[in-house]
Amino acid sequence: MPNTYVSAAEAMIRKEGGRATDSRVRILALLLAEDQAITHREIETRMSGQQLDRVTLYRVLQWLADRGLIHKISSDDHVWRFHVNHAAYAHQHAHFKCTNCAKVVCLEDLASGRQSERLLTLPAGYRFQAIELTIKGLCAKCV
Amino acid sequence: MPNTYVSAAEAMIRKEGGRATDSRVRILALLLAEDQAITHREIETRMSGQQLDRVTLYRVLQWLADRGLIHKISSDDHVWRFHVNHAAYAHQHAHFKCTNCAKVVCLEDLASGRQSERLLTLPAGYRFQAIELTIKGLCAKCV
DNA sequence: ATGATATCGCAACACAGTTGCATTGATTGT
DNA sequence: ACAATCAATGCAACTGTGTTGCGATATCAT
Ligand SMILES: [Mn+2]
Ligand SMILES: [Mn+2]
Ligand SMILES: [Zn+2]
Ligand SMILES: [Zn+2]
Repeated sequence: MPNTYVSAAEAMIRKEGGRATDSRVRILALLLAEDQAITHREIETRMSGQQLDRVTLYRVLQWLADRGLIHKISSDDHVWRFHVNHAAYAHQHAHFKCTNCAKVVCLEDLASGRQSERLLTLPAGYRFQAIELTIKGLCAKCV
Repeated sequence: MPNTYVSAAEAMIRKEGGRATDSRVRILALLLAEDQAITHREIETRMSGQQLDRVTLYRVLQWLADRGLIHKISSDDHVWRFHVNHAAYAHQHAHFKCTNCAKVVCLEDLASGRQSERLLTLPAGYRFQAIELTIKGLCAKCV
């Protein structure tokens, strides 16, 4: 874990007014270094060796998500995946999931989402709030 | 449960070459009578009183889904919902989920999906297979 | 350094979904 | 109508993700 990720993580956490604990810093640094969205289990594995309870990991992830430093991604395998909120993902965006290796990546800005909102007609009396769009397919390694 | 749903269910099951057991017929009849997508738990509750093991319910639902008589819908609460495959839902279609009461309904044909496929650009080397689109908002009762 | 309290670690729990296996029952052939 | 077949069921045990309560620990302001 390069030092720049660690100090960036610590800065982000302090900016939110939270305590910069070892767990928080290390978890966020790991996520900053990751280009794809990963599961609680995957983070736990990458952290093995270091002292870190699984409940703490759940709580840290929720804390980071509540403050908008990361976002949670739902999936059809019913496991949450987590990814840092880069500037490009500040707004609603679509996700891609590989049907072979389960890799999940964020797709930049959801221009199509806005269009879908107009094209899809909701039943009468329904109110639109948000759109969730996942593309399924094969990633470059699995094609 | 009106008799027409029961006989329709039995006919659908026999057409697939499966045994028309009480469980299958009653579960499919219940789904035919339902306009929204419901969970395993909700089906179990509506069936209480009648003899039906929860594992059997899981297996019947999977059997019906494998044969295309119903479809499974994934959701951010990580619980599957099930809905009969009416003609209008034969193709890919979007879903609506109420953020207040968790009601899930199918939205007819995904014209916008085809458009989204074109508008969203996948990373180089990725192959498109399918699109999953969920609109979140408030249903008519929760507005 | 010290105290207040946010955070952590542990144990127990909740709940959706799965698997193995013995028993039951729907269908088929006589 | 009856028996044979084997698909489907019921039950018990299990898996995996995620949650809750609470006493112990560590961070940070003073
Ligand atoms: Mn994302
Ligand atoms: Mn549907
Ligand atoms: Zn892949
Ligand atoms: Zn509602």
